[in-house]
Amino acid sequence: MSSSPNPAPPYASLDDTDRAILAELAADGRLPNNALAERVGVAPSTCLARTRALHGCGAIRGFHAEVDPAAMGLPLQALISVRLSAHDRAVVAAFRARSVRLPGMVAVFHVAGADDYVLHVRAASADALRDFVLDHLAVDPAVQHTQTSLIFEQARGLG
Amino acid sequence: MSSSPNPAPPYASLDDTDRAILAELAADGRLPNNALAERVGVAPSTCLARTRALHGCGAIRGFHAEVDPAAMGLPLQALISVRLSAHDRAVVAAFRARSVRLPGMVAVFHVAGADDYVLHVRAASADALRDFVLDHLAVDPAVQHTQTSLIFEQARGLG
DNA sequence: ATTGAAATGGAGGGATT
DNA sequence: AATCCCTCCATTTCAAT
Repeated sequence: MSSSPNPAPPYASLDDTDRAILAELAADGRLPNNALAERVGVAPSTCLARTRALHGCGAIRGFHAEVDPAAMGLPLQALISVRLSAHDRAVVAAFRARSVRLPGMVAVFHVAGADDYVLHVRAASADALRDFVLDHLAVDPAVQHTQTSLIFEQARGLG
Repeated sequence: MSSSPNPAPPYASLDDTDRAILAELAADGRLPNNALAERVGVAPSTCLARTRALHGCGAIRGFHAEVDPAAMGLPLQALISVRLSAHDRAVVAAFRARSVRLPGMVAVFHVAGADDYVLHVRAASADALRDFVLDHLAVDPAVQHTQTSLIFEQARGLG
């Protein structure tokens, strides 16, 4: 009923082996195919084929190193809640597209509730963070209100 | 002024090559050492030594596959703001330690402001999300208040 | 400390059962 | 889907600068 009529049944064909592969690779993205195959209990060639298929269908989006932000000269992190002034599809989509390209952007969450977006950003200093908000968000006519919360500490979950 | 007197000057010795390696591996965690060496402009052996050093000093925390949550049977994501009833070090540390082990936990942010924590979680369904909040947060005496915001959409940043 | 080359080991691909 | 085998390439070590 919209312009994108679900192209494919989303992951209906994934079995336990596939999910095990996803879990292992999420935990250790550099796990070699041989070791991965052993862990999930299939032959290496099968495992390779599965992993490729998971790439292809979009279940695996990519591989990334987890880097200590301080090591890149961006020791500060913040969560910025953003309330938009309008909520039509075009405004929301445009804001998302702009946001992901902003310098220091880690993740963009479109959320339900009073606020529309939560932005996870990194910055070199308190000044840089302030400038980020002023230069990229406060000036944006689509943005009605922002609230910045400094991140004291971040930890990765295990589940 | 506390019990941990900065063990090491944090990343003072990182040069442009190191930061380039971090940036490349953050963008593509499976980039082979050869290709990585070429991109940052050093010999493979040098690159390998650098990368290992970056492991060793904690600048690289690990490698992870980015998996579509829907593929793991956890199509719902939420940000849960948590306000604690007390703010002494022991309570806060204990809450963090417990949180990271909760099922479906993606990330735990300890933030400044009215709320103390923001939890990024995944769930199989709205019911499962409700149960998560009721069973793991609402019953926790350290938790005073929670607010759950469903994530409509998430995007990775590029900066 | 970095480099280049040489040796080791593992990954990738195909054919067969 | 799994096992074997073969080829190829990346990683690693080492000597030299």
